[in-house]
Amino acid sequence: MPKQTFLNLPDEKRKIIVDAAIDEFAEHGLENASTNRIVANSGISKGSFYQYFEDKQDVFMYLITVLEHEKMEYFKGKHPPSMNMDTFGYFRWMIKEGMQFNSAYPRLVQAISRVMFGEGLYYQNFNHIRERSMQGLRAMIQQAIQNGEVDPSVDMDLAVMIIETWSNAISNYILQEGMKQKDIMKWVRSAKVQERIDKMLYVMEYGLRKTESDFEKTF
Amino acid sequence: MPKQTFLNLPDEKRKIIVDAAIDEFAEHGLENASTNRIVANSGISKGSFYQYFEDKQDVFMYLITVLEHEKMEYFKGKHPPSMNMDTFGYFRWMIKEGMQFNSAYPRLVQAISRVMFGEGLYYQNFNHIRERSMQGLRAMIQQAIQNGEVDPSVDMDLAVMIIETWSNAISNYILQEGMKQKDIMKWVRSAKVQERIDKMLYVMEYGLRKTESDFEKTF
Amino acid sequence: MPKQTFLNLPDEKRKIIVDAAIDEFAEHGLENASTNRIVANSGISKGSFYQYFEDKQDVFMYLITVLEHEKMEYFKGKHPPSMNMDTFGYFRWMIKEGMQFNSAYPRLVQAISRVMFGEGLYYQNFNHIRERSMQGLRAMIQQAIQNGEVDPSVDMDLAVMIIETWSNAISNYILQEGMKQKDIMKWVRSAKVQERIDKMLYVMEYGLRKTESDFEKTF
Amino acid sequence: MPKQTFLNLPDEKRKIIVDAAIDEFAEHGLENASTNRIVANSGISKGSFYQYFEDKQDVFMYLITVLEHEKMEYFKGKHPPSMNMDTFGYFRWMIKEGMQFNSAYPRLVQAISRVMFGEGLYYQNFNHIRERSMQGLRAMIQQAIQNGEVDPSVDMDLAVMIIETWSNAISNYILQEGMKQKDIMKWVRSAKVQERIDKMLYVMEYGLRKTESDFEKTF
DNA sequence: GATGAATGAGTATTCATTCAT
DNA sequence: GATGAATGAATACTCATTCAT
Repeated sequence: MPKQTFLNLPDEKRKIIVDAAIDEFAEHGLENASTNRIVANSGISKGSFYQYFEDKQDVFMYLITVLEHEKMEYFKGKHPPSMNMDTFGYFRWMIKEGMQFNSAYPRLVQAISRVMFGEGLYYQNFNHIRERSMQGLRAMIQQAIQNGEVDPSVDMDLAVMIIETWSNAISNYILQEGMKQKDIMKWVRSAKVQERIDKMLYVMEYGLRKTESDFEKTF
Repeated sequence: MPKQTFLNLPDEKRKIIVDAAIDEFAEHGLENASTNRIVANSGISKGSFYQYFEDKQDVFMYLITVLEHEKMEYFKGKHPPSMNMDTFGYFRWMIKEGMQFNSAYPRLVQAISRVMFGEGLYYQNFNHIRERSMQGLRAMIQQAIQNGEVDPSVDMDLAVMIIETWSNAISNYILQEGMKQKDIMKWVRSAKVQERIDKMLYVMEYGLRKTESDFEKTF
Repeated sequence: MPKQTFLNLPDEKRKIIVDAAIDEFAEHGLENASTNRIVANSGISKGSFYQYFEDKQDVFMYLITVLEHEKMEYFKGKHPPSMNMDTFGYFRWMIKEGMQFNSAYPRLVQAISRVMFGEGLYYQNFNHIRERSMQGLRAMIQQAIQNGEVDPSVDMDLAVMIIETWSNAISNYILQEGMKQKDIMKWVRSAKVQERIDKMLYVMEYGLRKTESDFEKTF
Repeated sequence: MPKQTFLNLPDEKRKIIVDAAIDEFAEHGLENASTNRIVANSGISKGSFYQYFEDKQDVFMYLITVLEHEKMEYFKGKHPPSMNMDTFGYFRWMIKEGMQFNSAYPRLVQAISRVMFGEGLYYQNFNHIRERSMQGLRAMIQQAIQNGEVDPSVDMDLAVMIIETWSNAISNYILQEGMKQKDIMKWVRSAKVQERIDKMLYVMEYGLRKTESDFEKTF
């Protein structure tokens, strides 16, 4: 985690550094990111960089906390449109809001997913982060089971893996297409894109949802 | 593509070099792979490396052809168990055989998927390879539509993207878990794993398959 | 142009580096100069070199500015001996002073002319420098025409080319012979050498100068 | 000098190698020429190269003999147009023929002059070659003195240097401009170019020629 | 707390030459 | 006589990190 010196910095200066770092990781990943370029692009000195952060990875770790923080802020003000929504409905709502969040911070999201999926799988350091989000999913599925929406005999690990994979796939897909657009936020909100997200989610939902006869075969 | 010099090498020496390269790409990806380490680990000289290959990417390209070659060899002797199998059944068979292939060449597969998914998204050079496999999928879906297994109004691009993503997800998942096992080939063949693969595939299949009433909503 | 880092260096250290660079370019030209040798001979580290300069060519460009600066300093205190001197007389004076300057900085001059004539013809990068000096010559010839010293119908491009070539030839000749001497500055100042320079200049002067009858044939 | 093995080669093969070498030296000079590229472009093996030549410089030396040989062949069939021509007239004729020769072998001439002037001045190895051509000039001037065309008190070394420098300058100038033309041979033969060469030569001639009053000052 | 110069090991790639076949 | 694989030092340039000021 960044040192106190960094956290004491005026907001504006901190933002410049963070933006430079986001750009660097988005373009080059973690292993290939250059601290030289980060300091050059943010206008701070080499010495300051190492007074703010332990090392390159430390910066990246900080970006993760930034993402988590922004996401929390974003969702704080949001509430599912209807009270009596089943778990899948809730998940669908969440994913779609997530896509809108992503379109608000596309570079940051891009930077982090590039590293997490490209290099993270082979590094140990990010396991705890993945673990945290998986626990959230697990709780959601438990809830769905209690609601009778998902068969209690479901293979929990598998379901988590499926949902995680699928969410990421959708997120990646939307982000990649979205980066080609002029106004990504507007594009994501468009009916066409929302419909596409729906379709992708339905595929997973149909597969996971409790169905009378076929279910035994699946889970 | 590697130069003739390399192809003329005795099998054993070539294997040592290929193995060193596989290890390097598996551990570091393409951008971060070090030719220095490759030559050090394979015991050849710097000069020889560049007498064998055009450059770093050339080695990687060669690994891809190796993978493709091995896969072709592997599938040459294999035939679907039953003649009257629907498209999904065929796809299921193929994926499962694919998993067994992967378990026979886990490092090679790991090296290549690491690069293709980690960096490939951001590099142009691999587009044609992805394109080739996507055309295969497209043809398979066309077949399924002709067989009446999939609704003709399906959104083809979307379906291809779903199948591609899902196959890769399964492959990744199995590989990752499998690398933790003592005997990965045996593990993949075990009933427990095969059942898991089935379940994952069913999720997608249910989502994509033509169902009476729900289908309109999906595609 | 060199980075600030270099300009901030203590004079002595800067001189060591500059001298090493001069030697390198004088011995090997630009294309074949080795940054490795420059850093080795100046006792700085690889990293420092690139903290001082953009690249190899940057060092050379700096040497050019050094030469220009020194030349300006040298000529600042000098004035033509007589007020009523014709253009050729002025040019003769300038060349002779130039030779004395060259004998004060023989290695630097050698380094730069070696590159400019040896490689410059084939590289584009030095065109603007040559252009600058050629414009000076052009102005001087214009002056000579206005003074009635040179026929107005003269082929200007040709005249410029002749003077440029000739000046360089003299400069080269003197430098080459001079490098064999113990005390080059003293040697250049000697009556014998000054007389030789005069003779060389007269050849050109006679050729260019307006003469009654023969002129039509020439220009 | 090339080894006997090279000289035994069939003409055609030898020509291919020579052409590849000419290109290489013309583009890169001697120090930067790459034997690797020469063998690659001529289709011979690395081993053969070193069975034909001692080393890189040996190839270049051979090119010089090729140039000398071709020049001799070219001039063998040529004779000055008039018997009673003075030395300057003879020299003028020779230079103009030389320009035509150059335009017949522009790459070869370019390759050699690039090296001789760019690097040769600083290398020892080419001294004997320069020396040979200077002796020719010296003899020509002696002749001119005997003919009473040049004052006997002339400074011989100086005159040689002037003529050598000037010839090279003209040659360089013509070659450089000529390389930009479509048909260089035709261009050189054109009246416009011939006139320009004349003018350049006259400048030197006027300077050197014995003139009544001014001469004492010059030589 | 901020600076930025210093560093040497690192990068990918090319070199001229040798020598066993 | 021809071959071409092998080599290690060479090339220009970048790296993350330290540390004295």
